Formats: sequence, structure tokens, C-alpha cells
Amino acid sequence: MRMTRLHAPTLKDDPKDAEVISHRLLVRGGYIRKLSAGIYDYLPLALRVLRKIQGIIREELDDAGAQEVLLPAVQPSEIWEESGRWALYGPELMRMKDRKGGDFCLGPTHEEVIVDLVRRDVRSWRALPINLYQIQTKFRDEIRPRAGLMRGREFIMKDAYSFDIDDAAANASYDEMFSAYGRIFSRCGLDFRPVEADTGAIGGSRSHEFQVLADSGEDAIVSCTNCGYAANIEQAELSKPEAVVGFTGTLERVETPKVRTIDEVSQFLTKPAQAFIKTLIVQADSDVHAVLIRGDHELNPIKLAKLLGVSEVVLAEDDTVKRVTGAPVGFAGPIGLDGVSSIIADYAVQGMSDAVVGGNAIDSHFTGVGESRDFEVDRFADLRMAMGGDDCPRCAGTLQDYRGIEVGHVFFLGTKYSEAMRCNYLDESGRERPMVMGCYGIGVSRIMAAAIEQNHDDSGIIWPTAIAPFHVTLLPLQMNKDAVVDAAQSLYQGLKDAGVEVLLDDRKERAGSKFKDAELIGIPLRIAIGSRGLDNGIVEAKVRGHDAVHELPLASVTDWVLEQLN
RNA sequence: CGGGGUGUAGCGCAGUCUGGUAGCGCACCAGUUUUGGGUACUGGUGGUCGGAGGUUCAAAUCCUCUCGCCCCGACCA
Repeated sequence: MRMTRLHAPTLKDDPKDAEVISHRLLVRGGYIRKLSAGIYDYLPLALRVLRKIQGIIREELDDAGAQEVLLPAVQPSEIWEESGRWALYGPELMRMKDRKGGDFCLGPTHEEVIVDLVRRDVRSWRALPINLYQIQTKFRDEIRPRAGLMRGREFIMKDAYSFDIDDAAANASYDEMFSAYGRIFSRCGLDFRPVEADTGAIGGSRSHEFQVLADSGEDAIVSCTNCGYAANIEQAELSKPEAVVGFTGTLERVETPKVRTIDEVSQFLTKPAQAFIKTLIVQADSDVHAVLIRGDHELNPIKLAKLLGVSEVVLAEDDTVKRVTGAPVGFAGPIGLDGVSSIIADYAVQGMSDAVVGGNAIDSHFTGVGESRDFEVDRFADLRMAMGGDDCPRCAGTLQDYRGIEVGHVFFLGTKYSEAMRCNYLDESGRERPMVMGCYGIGVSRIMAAAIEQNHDDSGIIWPTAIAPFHVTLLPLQMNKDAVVDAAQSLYQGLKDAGVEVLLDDRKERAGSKFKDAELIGIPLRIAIGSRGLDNGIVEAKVRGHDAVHELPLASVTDWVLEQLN
């Protein structure tokens, strides 16, 4: 490809509305343009990257026995009514009517469509397992799209769905997808972790997210430094700490005028946050509970909801707090608290002594508190978010904090959709049974952004070779010198003939502009052809992201490039 | 949805407080110059100042309403 024929409008200035690195570089590098919030044009360079990613996905999924289909983007409400999600899905589901007044939506996901497809034509256990996937544009009307391609409303996703005869077979399908995902992300050149994830309201027993490690990631994850354990902090279970025996401190009520948050009280009393017990008043359906969490820890509402057997828990309204504690928000404590259904405490609170708790009265706290000596807990459980420094629940190691970008998710669905939509088959004994499903997503456009978050420097993008828009870029530095132009032209032809994807910067730009743009666009290999070196038959070769400059004879350029590409 | 910000040329911005009929840099076009890290100079193209209404002799500027976009949070799985 010749640069003069490539629509890659690069910018010197950062676009104002781009904050995160991948967003800035994709816009500046001429890869994407915004059409509306969370909706982007993909320009030629971006499309080349997306096709590389899609190619890797196709190869690995086809190898794993999946088959590609392409399902409609616009879906009728009927199948969503059947699965029950027409009512369940909120405004994130983009709904619309056709000219006859029929209800439709833009597909945010395709469980309904795929189940409808499979249930029509697959009737026998002999036809299973079957695994169908597609690569397609999804639309979710996100409350707040952000960070460019990272969380768009319209985005490209690969979604796959497996159908099996029973749990064991479905688990095998899951395992196969899990390992294919590992190969896909490795081939994309990403540093990632598969982490155990929350199975959420869908239920089911297994779920893993594939997280690309990057400081800008939206998700908080912990990973053991010793064994392979890794999990979303929402999911990470924590081992029960050993209870400490013996109390110190004497119970004492202290005045704490106008200080209510842990930080404020901690400063006021000059005691560390670990010495505090937070008392959170929560609402679970119609019940109100008090939840005790150590001051430096954070409640995990998902764990609490599971423990209480409800779909969700929320912090109680101010009025409720006042009613059950007799004090405004900020002074709740477990001592003398009897207006709640139960007092539940995180394991870390067990055996705490010389602690600080709220006094259930305005401007008042207790110090020197001993758990079980000064108040009763109804039950203890693992209720908090994991964090760096915690003990690994699987081995003797320690957990470390990471931020991650979720680029893939594998999910054991079970029979939720197949039962709701009667996607059944006849087993060997002629009995009708629901198929057991799994679903598997990859954020294709998000991978492009995640790869940049992980691979860039001050000058621009540094693409992993496997997903770079081109392998090599040629920079003729003086377009007015025939020798330079001719040498570049013959290198261009030679590389193309050798099957290399090459971008020739044949613009009549100065050398500086070409270098800058080449670095911004981030093609892995760069060959600079200048009159100075050419007098000695030499060009300069450089690998993007490395400082070393190699002087190469013209004749060996193609070999060098092929060697670099392996 | 709550909080904060912002909308002026393709991009980045000034002008708004204190009303007087729109400007700078980049990009783009023509030319001179330069020629290995975004060259310098000259001339030029391009804007209903997000939109609607109002106040005024006069509105980018003041008032009211409205829309878009960005950030934080809540929400969502």
C-alpha cells in the first residue's frame, strides 16, 4: 500500500474528548473517528487490525470445532418475550418499531436468536455437540460510553454458543473454548490472565473472564504471586483468618463531634483504619441487617446477597439508618443495636479488640471495643472485597492487585435459555431433554484498544506483529532524489513479492513528518531510505519500540524483514 | 439519573466577565525556501460562534429554554 493512496489522516494535536491512551492514539493515528457518543468509524488502518484479530479468532475457533454463522443485527421482540428478557432488560436494550408497529431491538447479544436457530433443526442427540459463532456488530445503549473503543455503544464482538447433551459434555465444550481463548489472546500478543468471575444473576456454575493487564483497566482483579489463582475482586473468595484470642482495651464512649467517615474519625482519634469496625445498615428485600466490616476493608455486596439468599442488597436509606440506630448516618455501631434483623460480620472482624465503632448516638463513638465481649454477632462470613496483600485462598501465597480490561468471557449457561425457549433434543432412550448451553464472547474492537493500552510509548502505538496493520513501513526520506525513490520502489516491490505487508510512505513530506507518523501509526518494522546511506548502498532498519538502528545493505533488507517476522 | 466541565474553521484554542458585527496555531490551497526528526516566509480558501426564543440601535458576549459531547459517580452483567 502506498501512503498517498491510504486514507490515514493523522493529527498533531490530541483530540479534546480523548482521555485514555488508546483512544488518543487511535484518533491521532488516523484509525478511528467518532460519529456519536460511543459510536465510531473504522478507517482503513483500523479495519486491517480488526481483520487480523478476526483472522486469529477464526483459525482458533474453527480448529476447536466451532462453525461460523452470521445472525441478524435486528431482532424481533417475540423471542425476547420467550426468554423473559424483553421485560428484564433495561434501557440498555435499544428498542424500535417497524412500520407495522412491531417491536424490534438492536442485538446486544444473541442467545435468543441462536437458540431459535438451533431448536428448529437440531432434534437428536446424534447432532450434538454443536458450537456456532459469529463476528458481528453489537449495540448496547450504555449509560455512559467511555474511553473510545474501550466501552462503546456499538462494538464488534465475537460470540459463540455451544449446545450439549448434558453437563459433562457442556463442561468439555467449555474447557475447549477456554483453551482456545488462551491461544487467541496469546497470538494477539496480549499479556492477559483468565480470572474466575461472578456468575451473576444468570446462575450456572462456571465463568471466566480473560483480562488484559493494564493500569487503565476498568476491572479490579487479584492474582496469586505463587500459584495460578486469579479472580475478579468481586468474586475472589478469601480464606478465614485465624481468630485472635485475648482482649486489650477498655470500652469507653468518646465524643466525636462532626466526624463520621472512617477517614475523619481515624484522623480525629489518631488510630489506623484497621482498628475500626464499619457498621453498614443494609436493606435486603424487606429485612434490614447490620453488616460489620473492618475499617480498611470494603463490603462485597455480591457475597452478602448470596449469603442472604436475595438478588441484591442496597445500603439503607438515611431514614432507615436513623430509625434502627437512633443516630444520623455515620454513627452506627453494633453495641446496643437491636433494631435490625441480624448482625452479620466479615471474618476479619472476628476477635477484634481495642477497636473503634460508632456509638449509635450523634457525635459519639466507642473505643476499646472487643468483639464478642462488648457485642454479639449473629454470624460470620466472607463478605469483603479481596485486595492486594490478602492471603491466597488456594495456596500459601499472597494476592496482588491488578487492573484489567475484559476482552473475553466464557460462561457456562446450563439450561436457562433452552428451557425457557424449549430448545430440546431426544436422547438415546427417546426422552426429550433440554440442551445444555455455554456462551463465549470476545470483544474484537476492544482488543484493538487493549493492545494499545499495553503496547505504546510517548511517540505512539507499538503493535504486536500479529495484529499490526502492516508488517513494515518504508520511508524514502528525500522524494526529490531519484536514487532514493528508485531504491524505495524496488524494496517495496521486493517485499511485496516476498509476501510481506508493506506500507510505502511516498508522500512528498519531509523526513521528520514521516518519522513522526510512522511512530504514531506503530508499524513494527521501519526501513528509512536516505541519500546519505544510499551512497554506500545502505539503509537504516529499526524495530518499533527498540532503540537499536541497523544499517543494512539494500540487498539484504528483505531477508532481514522476513527474519524479524519469523 | 446526580455532580463537574465544555460547545467559536477539519483539529487544538483565544475572544464572553466589561455587548460594537470574529481571531490565533496546526491542517488545507498557491508560491518562494528548506531537504535525515513535525523548516521558514509570503499570499490565500474555509466559520448562520451547537440550536431556538428573548433583551438591545447593536449579541459569540446578557437572559430563558433546549441539544450535543467529555470526566467522576450511581446504574447495568
